[in-house]
Amino acid sequence: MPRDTLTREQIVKAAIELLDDEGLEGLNMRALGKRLGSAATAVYWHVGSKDNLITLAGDEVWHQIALPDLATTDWRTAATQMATDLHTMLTRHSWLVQAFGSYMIFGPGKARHDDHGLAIYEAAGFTMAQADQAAAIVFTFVLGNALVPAAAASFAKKLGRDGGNAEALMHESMAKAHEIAAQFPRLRARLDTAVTDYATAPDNTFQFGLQAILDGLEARLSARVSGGA
Amino acid sequence: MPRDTLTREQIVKAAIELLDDEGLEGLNMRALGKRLGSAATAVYWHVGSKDNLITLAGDEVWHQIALPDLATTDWRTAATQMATDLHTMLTRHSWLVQAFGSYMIFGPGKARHDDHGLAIYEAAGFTMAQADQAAAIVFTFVLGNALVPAAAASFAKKLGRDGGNAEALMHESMAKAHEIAAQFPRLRARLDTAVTDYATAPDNTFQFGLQAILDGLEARLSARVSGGA
DNA sequence: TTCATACTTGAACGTTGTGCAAGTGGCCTC
DNA sequence: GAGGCCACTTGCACAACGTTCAAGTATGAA
Repeated sequence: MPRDTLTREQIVKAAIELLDDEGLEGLNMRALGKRLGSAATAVYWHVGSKDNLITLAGDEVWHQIALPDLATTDWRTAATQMATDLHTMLTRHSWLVQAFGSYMIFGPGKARHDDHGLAIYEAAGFTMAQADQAAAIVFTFVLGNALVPAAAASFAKKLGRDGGNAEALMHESMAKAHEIAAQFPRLRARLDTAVTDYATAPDNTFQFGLQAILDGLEARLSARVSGGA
Repeated sequence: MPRDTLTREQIVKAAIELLDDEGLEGLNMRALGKRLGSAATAVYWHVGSKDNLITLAGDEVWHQIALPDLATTDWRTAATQMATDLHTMLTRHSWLVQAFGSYMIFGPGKARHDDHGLAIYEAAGFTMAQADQAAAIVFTFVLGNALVPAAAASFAKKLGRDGGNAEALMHESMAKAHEIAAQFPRLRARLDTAVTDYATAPDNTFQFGLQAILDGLEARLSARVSGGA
């Protein structure tokens, strides 16, 4: 067998593919080894541990997010674009939000992203401390928004792995949730409309919330900048 | 041995304690059995599976959140209070945010909480669809805000479990993160101030962001209510 | 040709969630 | 009070997982 069949980039790429296909709990070293055509243990020489591999995979995703050019884009548009890009990225790789809670995901990719986020709010005229807060608020909002669909996707995958019939199990879970919600007046009232609303425009709430947040930040921060206290 | 030594409530209570002490990855059925003074497998008769146990534990936490009285509290205060309560709860039980990404956590406790959330925004005069969006936006913001410290806590616990010397490992990780951040101008600039800022008032950003969001929601939603389109 | 180095491999260990058959004790019925 | 049913408990076992380790194997350098 020739040398250098396995590289770190190759492994990370395969890991991301596997994570996208099977979810966070579907990634295990033996499956990854099979996908790479090598022994499971060969991976360890290149990445050290599963934890580290996930950190690397997560950071690679952050690396792929485009950064808006602040010379040609006003800050509000840039902020919207960056938040939206991150949101779609986290939605596409739904394992990343989950991993964010259990692994320490911070590397060059995320640092690059964070840095540009700060740049946007500084370009808007905010002080460093204000930019810091603004970036943190928008980031956590995106994170939280991605967490709910990620949970749903993860749950659906789990059902698919356990028994054969994922559809039936999912239907059963939905029915149980429906039954619980029906005992509360406001939840019961929206049981019918919620599904169709979401189907019509899933990203509506995210965009609406994001703009509302930027509105609020703009008003509050500029008030502090110009006025006192 | 007497009958009924073990009850579902007892198990859930012990599980929450164990989760608070050891984190999400520290919860395993054998440790739980030991804490309860029974065999690990005895738990299965009462809760079915680990997944279900975590769902029950999570919902129990939601049950413990107080709901503001809308007859004596204006909506804005009520919204702030509920969001803040949820935030402190998620911070206290940091495993819950992580579990939220991997398990389907929805039961009577969360339903009760969700329902009251909708009530707040309907009391503010929003339509049902608007209240829906507002509640979702605030909820996801709280969720995202809790996720970052949860990740940090989980990471610290993991270091403590692996090797003996958690302090040294943590210091090493911080140094590595520091080194990466130093390569980006804005991150480098705030490396020194960030820690002291956070130490001074950790909840500042959360409260500030929450109020900014409520500002934005209020402005945007009331504009839609009174004006057109 | 020889050797060291970089990389790979399969066997193995400890931990985990969980199924299963065999218990065990309290309560009901006669 | 005797017997039996049933709720509940237990220990054993298995498969899947992350990871370690000693033993390989191919490749470039000498």
